[in-house]
Amino acid sequence: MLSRIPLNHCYYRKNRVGLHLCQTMVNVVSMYIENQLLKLVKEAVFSLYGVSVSEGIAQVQETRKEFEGDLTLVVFPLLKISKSNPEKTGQEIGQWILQHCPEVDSFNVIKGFLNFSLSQSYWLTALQNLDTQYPDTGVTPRNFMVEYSSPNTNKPLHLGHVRNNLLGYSVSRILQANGHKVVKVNLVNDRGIHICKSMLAWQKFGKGVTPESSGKKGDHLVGDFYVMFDQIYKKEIKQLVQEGMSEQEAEKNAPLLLEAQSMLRRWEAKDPEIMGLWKTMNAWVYDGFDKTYAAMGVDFDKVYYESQTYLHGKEIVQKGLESGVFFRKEDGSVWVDLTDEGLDQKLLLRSDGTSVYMTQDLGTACQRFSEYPLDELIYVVGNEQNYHFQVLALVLSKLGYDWARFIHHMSYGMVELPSGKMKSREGTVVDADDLIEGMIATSAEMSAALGKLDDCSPEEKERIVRTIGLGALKYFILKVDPRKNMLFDPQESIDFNGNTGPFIQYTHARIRSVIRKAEALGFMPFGHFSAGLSLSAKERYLLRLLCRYPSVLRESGENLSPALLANYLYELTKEYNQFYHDYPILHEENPELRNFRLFLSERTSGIIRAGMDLLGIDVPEKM
RNA sequence: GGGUCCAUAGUUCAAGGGAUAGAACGAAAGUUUCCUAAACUUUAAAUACAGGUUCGAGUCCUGUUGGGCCUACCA
Repeated sequence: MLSRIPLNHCYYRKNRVGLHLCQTMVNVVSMYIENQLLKLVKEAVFSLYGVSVSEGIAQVQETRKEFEGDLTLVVFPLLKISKSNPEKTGQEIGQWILQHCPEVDSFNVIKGFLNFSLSQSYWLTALQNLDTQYPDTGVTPRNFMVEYSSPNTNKPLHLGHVRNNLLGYSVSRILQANGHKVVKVNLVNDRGIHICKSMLAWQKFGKGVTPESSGKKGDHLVGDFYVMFDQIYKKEIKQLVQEGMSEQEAEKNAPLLLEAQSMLRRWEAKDPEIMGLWKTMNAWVYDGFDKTYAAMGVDFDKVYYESQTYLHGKEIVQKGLESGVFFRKEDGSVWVDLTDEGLDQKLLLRSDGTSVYMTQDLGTACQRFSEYPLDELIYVVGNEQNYHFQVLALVLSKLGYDWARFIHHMSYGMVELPSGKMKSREGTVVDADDLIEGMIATSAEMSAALGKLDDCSPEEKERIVRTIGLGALKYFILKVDPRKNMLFDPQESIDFNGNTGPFIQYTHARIRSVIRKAEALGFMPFGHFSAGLSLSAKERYLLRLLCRYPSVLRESGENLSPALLANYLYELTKEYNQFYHDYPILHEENPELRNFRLFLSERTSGIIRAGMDLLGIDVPEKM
């Protein structure tokens, strides 16, 4: 089975993502001020014009930064009801709401936009009550399983896997922060002809080399033999073609391939020698993977191995045959006919009775739903396998499993290189370990050049440098909409300035530094400030932005998009930096104002830390 | 060929049918007696093309052009 990592390009199913997840927000309407306001708008319209507003006509959104106000009602759609012009309608509704909603302080109408300003005490209270660890997102808790990573055991992880792992891990964390239960699982593709290829090459040409004897990481060592197999295989084909064989014939009859196929049969027959080799080499790979996973900071609650689950699928196929959902062709192969659903016929079992990719996925899905009470099973798998998952869900529902509708393919785009596709065999892959090492090295260079960590111990320095390097890499990948393809140029190293992980980390470190100083000065915990304190526009906006965290988290979960969270954190950070630059905190002489600014700063650092944590990114205390 | 997705500054990314399309990098110019200059400020620069729907379109529909992916008794 191929690893579930895209090597190739793009695909994007708009109506898939978030489809199942949306219904949860309906019953929390009253929790959010936006929804409260929307409800009042409906009442206002009914009271003023005697018409009830149908669903989706009225919309309340955040007021754009350049206008005065916090929430905005778009008046245009209501003009048919008010039978009046936008300005007048806005005034009338605004007036009504002002009188009926205590949180609304004032309003203004610009063109067709009715902007409400909420009271400062509303925002202050909201921020005070905001729980950064477990914010109230108002979603109904459910049970999720998230499958991600899903590597082959014949070669090391590459950049495509990095995106997969970071997305899978982060999405799991975001769902957890929304209050859901999440089981993180990995499906290891540890059997099949591709595994035999590296085994065979090692057996024939390896001369007993081990990770210990070579000093190589196990997954890389095994990967080298996979590449070696391919090189020799190609030579053999060339040779055969020169001897007059057609290319297609040669591909099928190259001695090395025949040997690999023979090895696969011996594996399926549980030949002790082959099983021993298989176990040994897989153990090397797992050892290597564990190191890479640890470096990336991802983990799993449960690991499935295809070698243990592929047989379940055969039973499912058998059942489907008996119930007449599947059919057998003369040659003995088993198929399902999906032409009524607009798809093709799909093979489920080969004529020799061995299973294919789909077979094991059927079995694994059944196993999972019988093991866990799942409300949703999310497969984090590249968009190149979209058709596969469409078929999977369809076949399962044809088999009568009503949980088939809980299967959700989180289809993400590939990582492209400037040269185009990554191809393992052509050596154009970006290796995960190299990439991580490289990022940490760059981070170390930059720290040294800036001289920021000169007074740290070597251990501390190393830890911080590592945190920053990984932060740059992870943020670089996660800030992009998962559904879209993204480009990675190995020539131009990932930035450490601008919209980057280190930028956010730096802001956190700076705030922590201020807080430490405030503690030393006896300002912490910050004391009283009055709700009527006169705030600048910048401070007010920052306050509002901080309060948005729970709803960003909710959207991020509903859309399965860490990018929404990442971009919010960047915006927050940018705003804070402007505030930090323009206003004194510790040097502010008015103690109430100083307290407020410490409060803002402390909350900002808390949200940055919590949000980055959900992206799997650490934030340092200093850098 | 069929199915499907994509196209936004020089480049990499944003923008739940809503206001003047935001950032970052790169380019040009500035800010340090002051809480970390990995920061902040300023300037130039974009919705592939043609229609349509709408009070309103980068966003929805149709077509054109250019690209990706799928379309295996591979996984």
